[in-house]
Amino acid sequence: MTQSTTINKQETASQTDKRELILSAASRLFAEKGIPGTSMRSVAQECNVSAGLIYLYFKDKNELLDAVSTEGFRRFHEYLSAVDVSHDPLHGLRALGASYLRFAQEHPDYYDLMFLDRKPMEADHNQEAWEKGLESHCHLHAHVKACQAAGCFAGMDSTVLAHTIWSFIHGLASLSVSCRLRMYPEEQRQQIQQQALDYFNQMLTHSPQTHEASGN
Amino acid sequence: MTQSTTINKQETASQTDKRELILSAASRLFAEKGIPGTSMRSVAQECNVSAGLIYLYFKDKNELLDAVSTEGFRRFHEYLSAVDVSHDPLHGLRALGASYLRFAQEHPDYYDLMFLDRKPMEADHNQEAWEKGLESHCHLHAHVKACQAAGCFAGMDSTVLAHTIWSFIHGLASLSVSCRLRMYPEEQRQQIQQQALDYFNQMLTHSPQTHEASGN
DNA sequence: CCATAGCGCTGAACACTGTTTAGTACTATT
DNA sequence: AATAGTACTAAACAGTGTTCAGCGCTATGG
Repeated sequence: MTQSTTINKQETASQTDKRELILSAASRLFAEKGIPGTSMRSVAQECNVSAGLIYLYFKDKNELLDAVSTEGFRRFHEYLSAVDVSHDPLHGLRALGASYLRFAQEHPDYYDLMFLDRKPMEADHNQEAWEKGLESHCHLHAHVKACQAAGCFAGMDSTVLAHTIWSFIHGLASLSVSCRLRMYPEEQRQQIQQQALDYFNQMLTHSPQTHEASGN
Repeated sequence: MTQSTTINKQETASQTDKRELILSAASRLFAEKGIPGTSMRSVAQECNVSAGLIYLYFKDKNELLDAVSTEGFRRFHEYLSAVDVSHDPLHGLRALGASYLRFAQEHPDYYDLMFLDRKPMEADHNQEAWEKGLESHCHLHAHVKACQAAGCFAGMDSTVLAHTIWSFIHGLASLSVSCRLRMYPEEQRQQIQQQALDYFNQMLTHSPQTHEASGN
């Protein structure tokens, strides 16, 4: 009460971005404790705020998760757009795949939220996160078309081709993220994945349609 | 109190398989309401039993989920072993992939539990479910070796090859199960998946190593 | 200068969740 | 008939997501 006016100058400064304060705390906690291990109360406590406040900035937990997911897609996009793709289209495609896989392994919780978790996508909300995901998907699709423009994969449907590639890389990534590689000795897992990726790239590269226009 | 002894004759008949009664109710509810939408109390209510009773047959919810998952693997194994694989190895391999995908789409909740959900696999429990999964994996691995014995994929590491195939099929299946195909119009999704599967099979079949022993 | 309205925020509550445990009703054994 | 053991339940505990009456405070306006 005595010095309320002086303190408020600082508080009002962080008032506008309190949403981001909650969001960053949530991101941190989700990465640390996982999705089910992070409660609304723990997020609130992390930024010295009451639990009810979160609901002034996010409709419910799903919307908070969606916002975290959107942040994940932002970082994901950084990984993909950092790949130099201009030089050699086929090499660029391989590099995109490697970068995709690297993101999944370095941010398994984001990946879970973005591509694995079944909850957030159920309803029609999550528009923002989904658009970010669509953006990433277009990134791949566009590059597949670029490969075709350079003479590769002639006669192929670019949508089908992009989906084939995405499915494989996502399969590789998600089996790793969801810990489904227990049948391989731990020290071999990374190598097996790398070899599988190499083999897929090889199949893709040496496919009959890749370098010559034969059509189907 | 009046007719307790007469009724008990019926009750004792279902006493021994009360575990299975709970398990089947849980399977039914998980398939209907999904994993997070099914509570222990709702499972208990489904078979007219108190919630505490479940904990006499299952250590906790994870163990109940593991048991449901094991049931899923049992059904999964049925799908795979129904495939006629003896005639043509390569055709058998394609048929296995198609059957795998069919299971995932007909039992998305089982598939989620078995291959997507991140929780059940974390600890060292879930031995039974994992062994069932291993069994299925061996099924694929063994058939890849059978293909090699028939002259296909010469010089390839069978483990890497099996993982490549599994990753692709799992990617295809999981993107579908986890509803990540929103960017495609609903009426095209099935077709795009089928075409991607066809293209992958084609790549696999027409790969340089498939029919001749060239090594690497 | 006091009253009013609005904003940001909290504390407590509600209805749920998984889980534990004291205790009940009943059966079988001695 | 007393005892031990089994099958089970009701109630409680701690935690969850979520809601809401009401708090202190600021700013506006009479």
